[in-house]
This record gives sequence, structure tokens and C-alpha cells, in this order.
Amino acid sequence: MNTQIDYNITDAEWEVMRVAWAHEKVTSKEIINVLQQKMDWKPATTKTFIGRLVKKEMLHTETEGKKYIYSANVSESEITKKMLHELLERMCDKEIGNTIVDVISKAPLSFKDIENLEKTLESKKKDAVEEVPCSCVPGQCKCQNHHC
Amino acid sequence: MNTQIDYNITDAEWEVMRVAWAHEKVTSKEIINVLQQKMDWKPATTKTFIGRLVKKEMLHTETEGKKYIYSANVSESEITKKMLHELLERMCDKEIGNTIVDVISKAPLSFKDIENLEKTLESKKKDAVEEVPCSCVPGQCKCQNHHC
DNA sequence: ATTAATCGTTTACAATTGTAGACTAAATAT
DNA sequence: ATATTTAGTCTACAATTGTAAACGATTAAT
Repeated sequence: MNTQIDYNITDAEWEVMRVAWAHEKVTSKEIINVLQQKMDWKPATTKTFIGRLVKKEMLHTETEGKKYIYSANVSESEITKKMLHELLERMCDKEIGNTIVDVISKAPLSFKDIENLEKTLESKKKDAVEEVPCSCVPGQCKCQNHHC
Repeated sequence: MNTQIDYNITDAEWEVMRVAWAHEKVTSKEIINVLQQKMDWKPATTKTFIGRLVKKEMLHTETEGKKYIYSANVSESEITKKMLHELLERMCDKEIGNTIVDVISKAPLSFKDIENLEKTLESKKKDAVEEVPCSCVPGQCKCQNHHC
């Protein structure tokens, strides 16, 4: 399908992508402006990141005359979810529940959000288990020593 | 208090920390063994990471005779939460709710986890808002253009 | 008492990331 | 038409990260 996009994105590149995500189409000038404000980056700096993102195929370019118009090739939620997933992968599955509890307790949520979350939990009950099994390699989790 | 620990941890260093977190106290030998298995790292490689973590004060060393015993200076949940927080910081506050919905729908959860989450949501209703305000810089979020 | 195995420290080195100037070609302004 | 701004590409360079060998001081084995 798509020629295997490199989904790895650095912090700096993320700033650029956020501008792309905020607009269907952007010019480099707009990206440069926004990041000059927010990050205090010199135009050249932003240009470098744009270039790297194009090479990685995270940004798509359309030629309009000789100027380029950029647009994101991957959606924000796609990338965000992937990063979140990677982070949760690093911990024992047993701890994911509590971790989400913590996230929720600190998150700014609307009533509607809470409602959606409740619904999600409701439907989650169908595939819930009595006890989540440990997902770690021996030596990288306490579960292997004691009883968790 | 503590002399300002560098909380930035790389992927490779994380692997080392997981071994430290799994034991109250560990020797380098144990860390090296686990990661030789899991990551196929040469002992020297693991040693490098241990050294860097000690320098960053993420790992504490106790001298027992002439050997060192390592232990984590920062808890796993502390670091995990911080990383999660940083990730969520990168997106518009308005989207956090939906993002958590997604996380939950993919997470392995026990009945007990679900119960805890429901309780958390319940208490969250107290400080829920009608509409979460956008948290973005102009140009980095659609909220500034259209109405979200 | 030597030899061999360990353990922590140093040094090495390529790849990635952050930061940006310089160069070149095209577009605009005068 | 010529000067100036703009936009994309190239080059640069230090810091961080991944990967590991080499070295020096011990400790353990023979």
C-alpha cells in the first residue's frame, strides 16, 4: 500500500506536524511563522524539519506552480495513538489499568467525555478478564518474583 | 530537595530501568543477563547504559565491599506518568477525552480495573466542564480557525 | 602465587536530532 | 530589466543515543 512510512517523529518534528494538522494545506511560510512565534526557531531551522518530514513522507507536497503546498500524510490521532500504545507497551499489562486511572484523574474532561468514557467502559466489560496476565520478560517485572 | 534529577530517559535506558524496577536491588550482572536475553545486547552495551543512568542519578549505587548494588532512584509509575503527561501535552486538550477512549478500548483490563475506572470517572464529574477549552497556540490547532 | 574471570570506567564511533547558515533558482518589486 | 525577497536544498556542527571494544583494578580459581 503506502511505501512504508517512517512513523518515528521527533519532538521538534512534532511541532511542525501540529501546524500541518491544523490546516488542510499549508505553505512553509505559515509553518515558519507559527514556529517562530511558539518555538523561537529561525526560519532555517523550521525548513530543516520540514525537509526531514518530507523525506520521511510524513508531509506530502503538492506543487502549485513552483511553490509547494504541504499537507500531513498521517493523521494526528493515528500518530498519537501509536505513541501512546508504545508507551503502554513498556510497562506490565497489569499496571495499565491503574495508569489510566491516573491519566483520567488529571485530564481535563467535559461531561460529554465522561459519558463517552463510561460507555466505553461498559462495552469493555464484555472482554474484561478476572486478572490481566503479566506481559513481561522474566527479570523485568516483579510478577516473576512474587505473586502479583 | 533531590539535586534536580534528569528525568529524560531514552528507550535503551528504559530497558535497564525496568530491570531495576523489578528488583529492590540488583547487581550489574543481573541487569546484563536479562538484557542479553531480551535485547541481545553485549555486556559492554548494557554497562554503558548503566553508567549513563548512574550519572543521571536515575540509578543509585551502594557499595557493598567493592561491588556495586544498583537501585532505582525514581519509581516506574512516576516516570511513566510523566511521559504520558508529556504526550498528552502535545495535543489539544479538547482531544484528550477521545484519546483516552481509544486507549481504554484497546487496553487489557480486569473487572477490578474497570470498577476503579468507573469510580474515577464518577469523582471526575465534580470538576468536569461543559466544554474543555482549546489549549493550543494559534496556528497549531483547528480550534482557532473553525469552531470546535 | 599466578592465572583467569569480573566489574566499573574510558574511549570510540556511527546515526539521529536540534539548530542554523549558505547557496540557488524563481518570484516580486522598483 | 535589475534588485530584492522568498523558498527549497545543501552543508555544518554540536549533543544525544545506540552499540561496543579496551583498559585497569579486583576477586576468584588453580
